[in-house]
Amino acid sequence: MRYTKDHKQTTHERLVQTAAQQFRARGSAGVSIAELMEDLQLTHGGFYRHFASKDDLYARALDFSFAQTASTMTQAAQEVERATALQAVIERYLSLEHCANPADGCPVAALSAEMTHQPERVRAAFDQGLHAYIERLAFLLPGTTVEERQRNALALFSGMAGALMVARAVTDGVLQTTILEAARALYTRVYCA
Amino acid sequence: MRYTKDHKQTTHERLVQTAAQQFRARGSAGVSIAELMEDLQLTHGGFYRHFASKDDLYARALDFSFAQTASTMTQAAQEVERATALQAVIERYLSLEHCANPADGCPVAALSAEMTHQPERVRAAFDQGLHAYIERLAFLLPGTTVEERQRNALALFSGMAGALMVARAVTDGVLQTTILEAARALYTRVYCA
DNA sequence: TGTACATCAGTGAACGCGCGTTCACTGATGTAC
DNA sequence: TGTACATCAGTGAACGCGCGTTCACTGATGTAC
Repeated sequence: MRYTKDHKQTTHERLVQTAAQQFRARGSAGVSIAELMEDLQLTHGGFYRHFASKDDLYARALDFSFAQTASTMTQAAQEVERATALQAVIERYLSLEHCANPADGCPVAALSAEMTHQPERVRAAFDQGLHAYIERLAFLLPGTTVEERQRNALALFSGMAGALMVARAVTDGVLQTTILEAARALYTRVYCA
Repeated sequence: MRYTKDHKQTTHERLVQTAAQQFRARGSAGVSIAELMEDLQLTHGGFYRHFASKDDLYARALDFSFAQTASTMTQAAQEVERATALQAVIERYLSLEHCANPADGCPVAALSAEMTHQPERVRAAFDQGLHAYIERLAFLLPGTTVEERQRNALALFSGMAGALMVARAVTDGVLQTTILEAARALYTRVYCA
């Protein structure tokens, strides 16, 4: 059957958003096309009217995830005064909420570990997404040049991603909180002095 | 055919060591029993004389990986004077060599991201391995109590794992070096003042 | 010391399963006249 | 305005493939007598 004018675009966007959640929650190997389509009340055959392959979808899902997380962090920064903006971002990033919801969280923490096993097309999307992510958030960091702020942003966000990832990995809730708090203390002390 | 007395133990150890390398290099989904056995010049059927399941092997491979990396880091600390021990460990951990060789490197950087998708048996091995790892390396960190040193070790090693993971994820060699250097500068400044 | 038997690490065919992808088909809507 | 046709998002059976796991079997060695 044929659908109204922008029906295809709507389906396309729903696919990217839902896939972006599933990839972050389960990793590439944990996402199946059939299951994804079923979640959108569709059958698996129609998938290829929207994407050339699973990798193609993964690449688009990475774009979405980076943009979504950058927006979330920018928003956290804007909700407070300028002087405490970075502190607010650190607290948001290393919050129990972010830890408990990888599906809507930072793709660096959730997916960068598996980039080494991905094909070129996916890795290119990650490279570009990370680059834009760091560029958008570097203004938060101290530094006298753009390059210095970006280097600081790389050190901070890779470090926070590591802490978030390890906190998610452990099964003991107490240890989880300890890791998040230790990292929060560290990065706040270093960058929000 | 039957083999000499300690033949089974030797095969068992070779399996754990080779699997530990392959899991760290490719992740759980990237390792196949048949391929692993072939690499040891064996056929896949014999695997189950040694392990109850692939997960069972994964758990043992995690044990091995944590112990191996803890030893590597301890050794790096012992090669220099006490005052510079932590600096040496940071430099070793964030070296281009460690970055280029995940197969022989830290399981936190390589595998903690996929722990959320693993069964209990595997996650328990990770929990225990991480705990022992942090206990063994906490002596390097500043702090007046054991707990404080362990919190510092958690913040440092999760942060370094994140930096190593992101450096491995990007395809641009220059950016890779930038990330490692920025993280090295950060953690050296904070903990080796 | 010599012989018969038990052991068990390793072999390789076979299993069921879920996966990504393909393809002939459907049928409501947009378009051309 | 009414009609015939083209379009194409979505359907669902089918494909080949690799996977983890099972199991009847092999045969060199250790052990019992």
